[in-house]
Parts: sequence; C-alpha cells; structure tokens
Amino acid sequence: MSAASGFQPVPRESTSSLITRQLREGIMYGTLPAGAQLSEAALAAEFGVSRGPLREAMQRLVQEGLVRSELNRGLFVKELDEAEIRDIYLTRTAIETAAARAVAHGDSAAQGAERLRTRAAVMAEAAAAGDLHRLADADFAFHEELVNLAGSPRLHRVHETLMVETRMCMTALQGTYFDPDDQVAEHSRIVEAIASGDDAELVAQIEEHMQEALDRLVRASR
Amino acid sequence: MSAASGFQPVPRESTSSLITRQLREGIMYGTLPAGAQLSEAALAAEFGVSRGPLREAMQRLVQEGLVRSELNRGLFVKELDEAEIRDIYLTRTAIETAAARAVAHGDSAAQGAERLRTRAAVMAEAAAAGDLHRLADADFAFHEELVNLAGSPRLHRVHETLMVETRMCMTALQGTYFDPDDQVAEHSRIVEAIASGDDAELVAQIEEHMQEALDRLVRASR
DNA sequence: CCCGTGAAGATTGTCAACAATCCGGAGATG
DNA sequence: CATCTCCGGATTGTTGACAATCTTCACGGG
Repeated sequence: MSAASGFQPVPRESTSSLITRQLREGIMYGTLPAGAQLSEAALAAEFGVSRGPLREAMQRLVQEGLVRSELNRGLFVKELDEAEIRDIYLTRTAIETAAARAVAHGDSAAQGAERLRTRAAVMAEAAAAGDLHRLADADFAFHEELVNLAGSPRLHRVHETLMVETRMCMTALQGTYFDPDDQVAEHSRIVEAIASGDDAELVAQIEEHMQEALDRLVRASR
Repeated sequence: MSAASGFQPVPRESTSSLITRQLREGIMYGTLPAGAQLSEAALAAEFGVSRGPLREAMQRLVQEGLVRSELNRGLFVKELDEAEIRDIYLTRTAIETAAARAVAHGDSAAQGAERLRTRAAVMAEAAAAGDLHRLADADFAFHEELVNLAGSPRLHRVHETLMVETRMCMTALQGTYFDPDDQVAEHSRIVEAIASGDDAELVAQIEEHMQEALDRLVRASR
C-alpha cells in the first residue's frame, strides 16, 4: 500500500474527549451556568455512559480551570467575578499579542493578513446588517483565526480555554448592547498593523482592543 | 465563631490531584522519559490505588499536553522535537513578558523587583560556587517567582506546564555546559528593567533572555 | 426561640471484574 | 521463501457495585 495517498489518520476519539468537548460547549453557552453543580450521575445518564468516562472528562475541565472541584462535595462550573474577567483579558492580551507578532513576522504575513481581512469583512457585514449574534460569532472566529495562523500548538491550547471563558462572560451579559462599529474598526486596525509589519503599532492596537473589550464587559456587568 | 482568625481551609486534596502532581514531577525529571508508555496497571500498583483515579490523573496530563493519548493503544509521555522546544519558548516569552509587565506596572513593583533581585543573587552565588545544579534550580525559582508576583492565576497555570516542559528539555540534555555568568547577567538585566519601569527595555530584555536560552538548548540538542 | 444531636438520603470516591481492542508469533498455504 | 490467517496474551475502555463523606431535616433539651 502506498503511503503517499494523502490519507489522514482516522480521527477516532476517546469517549472522554467527546464528553469534554460537549461539556465545554455547555459551559460556554450557559447551558451549564456559572456556579452550577455538575451531578455525575445525572450527566452520565444524559450522555448514556457510566460515571467513569464522565469523571475523566471532568478532570480535564478541572485542569483547564473551567470547573472547580470540592472534595466529597462535587464539581461546580467556575464563576467569573470582575477580577477573573480582568485576568482573562490580561492573558488573552499576552497570547494574542504573541500570536499576532508571530504572524506579522512569519513567512506568510501577507496571506495571514488577507485571511484576517476576510474575517473582519464578515464582521463588518454582520454589523451593517445589525445582526449582533453573527457579529459576535465573527468576532470569535477572527481571534481564533489569528491564533491559528501563528501555528503554535501551545498558544492555541491556551487560547481555546480563554475563548470559552470569554464567551461565558458574553453569555452571562446577553442582551447588553455594544457599539458594533467600534468593534469592527478595532479589528481592522489590528489587521492593517499586521500587514504593515509595524511591531509597536501592532502591539498597541491589540492592547487597545483588549482594553476596550474589557471595559465594555466590565461596564456592562455592573 | 469569628471568621477573621486567619485560618486557611484544610488543604485536603483529591487522590487524582496527588497522583497528577507526582506524575508531572516524574515527567519533569526524566523518571518517566519522553516517549515512554505509561502502563495503567503498573502505575496504579505503584501508587497503591486502582486504575480509576490513575486514569483521571492521566486525563489531566493529557489536557495539559504533557501526555499523548492513543486510543486503545495507551498513553505516552510527549516527545519534544526542536519545533516543540521553539514553541515552548515562544509561549514562555508571551507569558513571562505579560507577567513582568504586570509586575513592573503594578502597585508593588519595588517589592517585586527586590524579591527578584534576591533570587538573582542566589543564582549568582550558585554560579560563583560552580554548582550548576543549584544554578538551574535558582533559575527556575526566579521565573516562577516572576510569574507569581504578577498574581494572575491563568498566567500561573500556563507557566507551570511550560516549566515542566522546559525542565524536560534540560533533563534530556543533562551534562551539557552553559556559561553560568551569561545566565546570571541576563536575569539581573530583567530585574533592573522591572525596577526602572522602562517598558520597552523590559520587553527587550525578556525576549533576549528567552532567545539566548532557546539558542543554548537548540545548540546543545544537536 | 435557639442550638446541639442524630439519622436518612443523596452524592462522591474507589474498586474489581468484564468487554473490546491491539500486538506478536505460530502455523498453514501458495 | 514469502504471505496470509488465526490465535493467545496483554493492555485499554467501560461498567456496576460498594464504601465513605457530606447535606438536610426532624427532634429534643435548654
């Protein structure tokens, strides 16, 4: 059998991986609200598995910091107070700045900028249509793309968790209004900073964007 | 009952937490060498527990990225090639830069700098004594302290894993010689940059230190 | 009315056994 | 001799049951 057929390994995945992903989504979108206790028996029944694989999935989420474990008490979805939200954005700034710089200084900065420009265009479109839900999705897609383009498995892993936490905040504040045009403009400025290769400008734009996003969240949460 | 007695919660910990920590140390110091398969039965017997808690600990390490899981095959200690090493340092740069800036711009920058100066002094002492083992420990202690001073739970969590991976590299290259004085000088320059509050200088010093450390590792590994 | 006591119920922590899968080698076949 | 098939041993994946712990609530005493 030839080995150069371009076939990929079959993406078989462990049960605990699948459960982890579903639980993570539940946390992200508020199906499992912050502070809620996660009953092993109930969830295991819902997934149609025994408690073993479910507990393994839980330990992953604990390690990720999305779930808090109290011995002999149970597992609880992590709650995010203002200090936590600030920490999320501090860490996001660190990760995304590194990612953006890697993209800007990498071999394919131009292609990267182009793909991000496309993402920003989707955001602008959603903003123009007044579709705030789609705008939020496009926003997340932009930041995911940014970190993916850096090609760093570690930045990606950390960022994945941070996006879940960010979305948790947004979900909790659902219905709050943010000015769409501001958001779109901030993302465009980031793209152009990447394209221009001006490092100081790039760092400044990302920091400003994160600061603005954080301010929007904090302002809305009180 | 008064609540202001300064008592801390009893640090009871789950079995899987304890096992996770021990396995992590094993990976860090090469007791569990890179690429090795981790037999559930053997390890469970060694820890004196059943396979349940041990598997939970494993899932944590998988989530952390220290262990790779192959379905129906087993769990293996992650191997670090040159690309991985570069990624570790890319991420370390991101995390530690953010931490250092947080310290430098925070309320207690002076105290922070002082504590780091102490750590650097320990390094200098070890270097002067020619004790390379103690120098390496002091080096790690410096970076841990730096991130701790930032007071960010997320930066701390990510950094913890990165330090394990860094130590894995060092362990694999045990016996290689690095110029002690260079290392000491680099750390001192970081401390002084924090103390001075010069942001650009601080970022530059950390990047230079990381680049140097990475070069030392890569050079030694081939 | 307030507080300590104790038992019931529910939930988590742990285990040992069973099922499914994979790897290696012996044997048959061309 | 090469190759395919099949089987045994070993390892992982999953389960259901049991033990330990915590919470709740009713009860009785002060």
